[in-house]
Amino acid sequence: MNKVPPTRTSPVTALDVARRANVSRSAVSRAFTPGASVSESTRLKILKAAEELGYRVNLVARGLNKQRTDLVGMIASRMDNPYRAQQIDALAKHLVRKGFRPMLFCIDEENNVEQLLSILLNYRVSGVVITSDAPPAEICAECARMGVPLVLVDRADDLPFVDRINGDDVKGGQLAAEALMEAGRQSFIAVRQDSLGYSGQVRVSAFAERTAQEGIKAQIISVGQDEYAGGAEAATSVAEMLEDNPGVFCPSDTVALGLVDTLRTRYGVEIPRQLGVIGYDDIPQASWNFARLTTIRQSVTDFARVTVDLLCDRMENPELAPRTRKVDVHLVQRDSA
Amino acid sequence: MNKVPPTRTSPVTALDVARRANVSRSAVSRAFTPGASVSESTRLKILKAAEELGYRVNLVARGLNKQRTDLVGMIASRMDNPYRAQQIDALAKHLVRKGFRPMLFCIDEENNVEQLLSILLNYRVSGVVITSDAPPAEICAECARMGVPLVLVDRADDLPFVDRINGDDVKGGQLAAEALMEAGRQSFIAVRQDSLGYSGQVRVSAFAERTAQEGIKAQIISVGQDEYAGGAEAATSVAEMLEDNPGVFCPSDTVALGLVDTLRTRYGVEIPRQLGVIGYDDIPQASWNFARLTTIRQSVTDFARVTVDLLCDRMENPELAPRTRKVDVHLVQRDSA
DNA sequence: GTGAAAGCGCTAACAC
DNA sequence: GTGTTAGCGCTTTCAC
Repeated sequence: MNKVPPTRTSPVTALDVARRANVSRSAVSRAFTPGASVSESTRLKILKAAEELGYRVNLVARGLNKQRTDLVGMIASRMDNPYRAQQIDALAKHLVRKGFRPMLFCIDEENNVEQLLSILLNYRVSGVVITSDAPPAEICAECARMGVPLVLVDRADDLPFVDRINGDDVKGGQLAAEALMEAGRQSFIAVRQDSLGYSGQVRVSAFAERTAQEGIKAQIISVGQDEYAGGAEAATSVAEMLEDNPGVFCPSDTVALGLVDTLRTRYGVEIPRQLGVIGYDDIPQASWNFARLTTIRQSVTDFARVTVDLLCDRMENPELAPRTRKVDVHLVQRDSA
Repeated sequence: MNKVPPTRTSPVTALDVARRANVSRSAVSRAFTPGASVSESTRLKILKAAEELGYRVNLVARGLNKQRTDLVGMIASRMDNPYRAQQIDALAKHLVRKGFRPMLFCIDEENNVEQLLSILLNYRVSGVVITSDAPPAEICAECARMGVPLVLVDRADDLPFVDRINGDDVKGGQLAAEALMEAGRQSFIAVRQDSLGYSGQVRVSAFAERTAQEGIKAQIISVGQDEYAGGAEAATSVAEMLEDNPGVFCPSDTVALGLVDTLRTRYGVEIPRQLGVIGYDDIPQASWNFARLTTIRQSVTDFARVTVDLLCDRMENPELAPRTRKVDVHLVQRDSA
């Protein structure tokens, strides 16, 4: 099966193609530039020569010349969160569809947002999307100075010079409260889980405010860092509040799943008979049989589309005032509430 | 909070820094090249000037010049599979750690491996890792010709010029069979799910061969494309084979989870009393309470490390014969078997 | 150790 | 429509 390795041919450039096709190298360049003015006949001649030589445009060289690479950085964290993984997947696909080339940097102990963003800037990327922690303000300013659009996903509204995209967390929290109230729950609990950051806070607050409107104060349970384990942790408290027929809101499906799963297996609680649970995101696992989780869905493809729009707008017009765009959410009714 | 946007400064180049520091631009270049010969004093002087001007090396220009960009392409599919997402995460992190810059392309309806690989080649990437379908042989040859190392993850051994990395699927299948036998199961079933591709096949075959060694023929159940749904589908058949005290092997945790979950909720089956189930990969969901899935674990960080090693080796020595490296696997004993 | 000059492969005025 | 020329910003011999 393994033939001899092909001899490494010396890299073939536009000049090689030009010579072979008996044209100038600019003609070659034009032949590979959509919408440039070349006669069809020479274009074909050039394409043929290129084909024979195995020529491919060097996008690095083109990038240097055009001062734009079409590279777009994505800075992510917590890819073990299924929703985040889906977001990245959808974003990467949509970027490619729009002619960009996604780079993926994941935060970890050794590399923080700032360092990664700095590398991206050195590559003269056409834009950056950040789904992890927000970067320091000063480097945002530097992006602005360099004309590199920055989009923050699900982050607070406190950074200058950048565009933001969020799910409609307020509506989401409200929908959750309303669904639980309509299901006839008498008391309300929200689980606060810190790794969710800004969005989680907003969702929980909106939930609590909505129940307060009906005169019922929601209890807040705070739990630790890991999402599923956090839900499991919350189960201990929730198990003791069952007599009030509670409705529980978790600002993330994984937290909700940890809660539901633990409540049933460890405490023999029946859902939705004894309590209702609502999650957030509608990850694939939410529909699994053991949970059949009612949840608030936000579409990752909407996110991707809007994010790329934001990027493109700002490339065309860097002077635009910073914008925040919201993605709609809706309730997905299953059996847990 | 929103100050006025900083005026877009014209891009500052090495020449600007050079003038400001009263040196030549080659000095500036050296100052930013680790291990170049510059006196400490001028280096400092240059760094200071660069700092003041807000200079950052243009990696695109450097890439053009050095004929290598340190960009490494990752071509992935099915990021909704948690294991794949973890693999990408681990790989991206390790690449950065080693000084590379990961690009992420996800296969979809509009973009197949070949097209995406072709784009990558145009960026003169330093290497490509493919965790999705294998690309056509001819483009592999082209990578070889261009001196771009290619690593295939979990793919069959049928492509020339490329390196491969696999989990030890044979050992994994055997371990599963042995664990089930030790648990006293009397009959054996393996679920075949096609989206798993090559690795899935090998695992199932190894499982069947191992039970055959003990004189018991394993039954194979073939199911549809979606992993969890495939497991649920298998549940229907498995539910009718319970009297034989079966041990079931699923070559992916998500399939196993679909099976376990459906068996319990739809058929009231008790696990492990009535049957044993073993999955593969040890994704986070495998340890969730509803399943407590016994599974075969393969470390994503091992994968990442070996993959990058493979890449680096071949960059240093492109003439190397194609290699296949195996990552070890082991049994994670939980409650489902 | 430092500077001058050449060149990486491409695009974009500008002439013709 | 096509060729000529001049860079894009960097690294790298090669002298000194």
